[in-house]
Amino acid sequence: MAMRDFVKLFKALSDETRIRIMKVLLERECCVCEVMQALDITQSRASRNLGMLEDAGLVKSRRDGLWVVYSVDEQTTNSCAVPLVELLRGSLVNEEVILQDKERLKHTVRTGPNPMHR
Amino acid sequence: MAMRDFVKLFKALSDETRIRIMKVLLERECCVCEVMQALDITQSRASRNLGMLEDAGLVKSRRDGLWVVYSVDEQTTNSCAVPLVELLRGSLVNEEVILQDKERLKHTVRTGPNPMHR
DNA sequence: GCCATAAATCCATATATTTGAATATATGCA
DNA sequence: TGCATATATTCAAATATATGGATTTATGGC
Repeated sequence: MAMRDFVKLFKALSDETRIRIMKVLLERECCVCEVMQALDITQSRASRNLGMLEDAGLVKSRRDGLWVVYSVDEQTTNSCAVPLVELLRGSLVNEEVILQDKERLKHTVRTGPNPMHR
Repeated sequence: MAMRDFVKLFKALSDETRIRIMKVLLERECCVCEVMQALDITQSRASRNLGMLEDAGLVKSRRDGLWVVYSVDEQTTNSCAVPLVELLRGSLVNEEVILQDKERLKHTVRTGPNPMHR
């Protein structure tokens, strides 16, 4: 693994939003609109940060009809990613933000970016 | 461990200069002027980045006369740091920059920031 | 094809990070 | 005490990052 990818991997996890997303995806796979609901963030923010995590090899995605479903990539070719995901799994267990995100995650619905207008 | 420290830890390792410093310190402890010689960087750059690694709990320092000697903190209280150091130890083994730094490290001398003027 | 929906991308802006050069601080020695 | 050396810090500038809002792209149902 090259320096560039190594740096990219750590940059991906050096942002609170992306760590929160990872922790949510470690609970279960989510589409973009579920991530935005769980974290209470905008659609572009959710999409962009999910894209960065995917680019770093931490997350994978598949289409499911209208939705794009993201999940932690357990079979990533990025060997360094595996121990980092494990570290993340055991970390921040009692962190308030994370607990809130998990709570909101329970009540998310697979609807679009703006549930108010429906 | 709180979110803030967790982010700080990953930020510390999401920079090529600091990764190079860590790899050099995994070879042996170094004073600031040895780090600048090994990496071929300026004094303030070496000092600042060493400080950030120390602040993140990855590195510790002690004074030795005129010099301040930095080394990987194997007994860090920062529990997350341990697996990251281990990951780092096994990574980037054949990376060209790292090999060059190690080579220069062999020929460093414990002299000040500007050997030209002596 | 047309329309609605979900996600990705673009754009402008605010903020953070990294850096070299200069300066300040700390230590040891004569 | 005075001076030289090693490191830390300050400062200004360049670059990178993160974000919301608007727009574009992709998919599915009619």
